[in-house]
Amino acid sequence: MTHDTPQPDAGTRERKPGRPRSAPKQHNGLSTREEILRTASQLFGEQGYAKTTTRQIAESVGIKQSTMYYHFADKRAILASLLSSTVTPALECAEWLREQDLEPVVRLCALMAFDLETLLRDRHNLHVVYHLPELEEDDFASTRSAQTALRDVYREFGHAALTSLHPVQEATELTEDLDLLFALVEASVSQRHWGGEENRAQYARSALRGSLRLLGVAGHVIPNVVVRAEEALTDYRAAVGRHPTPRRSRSGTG
Amino acid sequence: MTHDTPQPDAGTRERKPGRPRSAPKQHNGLSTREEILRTASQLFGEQGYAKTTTRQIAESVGIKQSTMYYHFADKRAILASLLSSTVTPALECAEWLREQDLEPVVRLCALMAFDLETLLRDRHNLHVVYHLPELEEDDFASTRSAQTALRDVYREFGHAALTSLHPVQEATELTEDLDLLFALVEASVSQRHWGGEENRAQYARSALRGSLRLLGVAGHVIPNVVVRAEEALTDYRAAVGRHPTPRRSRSGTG
DNA sequence: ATTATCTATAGATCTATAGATAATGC
DNA sequence: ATTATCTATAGATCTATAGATAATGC
Repeated sequence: MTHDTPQPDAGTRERKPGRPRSAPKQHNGLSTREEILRTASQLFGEQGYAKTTTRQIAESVGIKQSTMYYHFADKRAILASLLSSTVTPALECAEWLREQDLEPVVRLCALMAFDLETLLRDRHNLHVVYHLPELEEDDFASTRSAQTALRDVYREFGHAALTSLHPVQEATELTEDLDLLFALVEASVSQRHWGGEENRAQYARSALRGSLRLLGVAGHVIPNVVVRAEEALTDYRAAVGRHPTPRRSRSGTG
Repeated sequence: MTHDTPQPDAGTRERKPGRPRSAPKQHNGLSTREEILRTASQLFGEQGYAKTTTRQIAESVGIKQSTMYYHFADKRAILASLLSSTVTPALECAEWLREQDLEPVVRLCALMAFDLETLLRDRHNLHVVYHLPELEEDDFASTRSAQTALRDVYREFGHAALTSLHPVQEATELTEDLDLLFALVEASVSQRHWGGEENRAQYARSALRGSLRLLGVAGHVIPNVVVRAEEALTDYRAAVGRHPTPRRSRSGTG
């Protein structure tokens, strides 16, 4: 082995135990497990779950195919892990929001904003996976029920918002179309078909505005609601201690 | 009607040439090619494209795996055929609508109604395929461009509708969120996660109403617009000679 | 000793092709 | 002769396991 290429980054940090990779690791602060998840997320999104092979994931990470099985029981365990990492945060955020003293519309709007951000963030196109049929199977029952729970929260928050905004009869009418909100958020998933990153952020804003309009919020009030929702989210992130992290460290996945 | 005869249906029709299937064919009026398409549509929708094997499709149809290659060059040719059969009709409908003397909102609404109906009809969950990553590849370039073309028609019709409904400034504002309409239609795809058939039809109605609300159509006018759109569609179907056909077989141009 | 990786491979697919076969129709 | 199917199979995967190996840490 030739040592003339200097180790890129690992200087400060002690080497960890374990046989070294044959392809020297780009030390990017991620554990191998996290690297696998990140890469798999991207590949599943780009190619679909079934079409993505364990070898592809491994090679992108820079390990051998079999090494993945040291970190995950099998291929679906990777998918399961990824999925729970998108839905669970939204549910946690929802719980927090529920306890805050917020106007119902703002609460709902904040949840949607959070959800959209999660979906459109760097876990690239994992969203596609959302639609993935393999989710029907039993292994993913927990993921699935979490997803259902989230939709129920949308309904609950949405219903509260409508009740607070409109007289009973009109609120009831609008309730029928409440699932459209969830649909708009989920549809963010498809946006990658239409363009690049910036396009998505724009979609997120559109979806928020549109959702509020669907709730019957008057046009001139909408910006205000959005702003207050963003404030609530800022509070949430402060409370949880997790910052938005616009684009911290790049991954050198080639 | 109750049949006590073992041969279900094939009595009246002359047998066609070709070696008979080992599993006797349920004579349902579909050509083998159509049977393959229908079955593949269902399986792709349920399991995804990559996960569905040619053997599964064949066995569901009642032929041997290799026989499929008599009807289609390869597996992706099946997918390509299915996709073009969902987008193409919508584009044709759009062309027809464009030439009609219709109020812009009605025209747009009619297109959406048609599209929703196609997506939610018996080609079960093919919609999932819509999101499928394999579509990125070159073989599907034509399908992809058709999809883009359809979205552009949405934008065009949507823009016309907004211009006809609102003063310039407001119309411009609403234009930004125009892609939400397409998103709502595409999201119909995900509805299968939430429930059965009836649920979907309800979603279609919701999506229509919601879209009109997003366009800034006053609530009390919405039912009227929907009705006129439906009328336009009825005219279209009469013109093309294709009826809604709740669950009939279509003319097979194999 | 423990951790994380590697090499090698069994076993299980799955796609697509080659060539035989059984009908109808001329 | 033509059509549509069948049988058989090559070749190309892909997942997951077994067991060796190279680091660190005690």
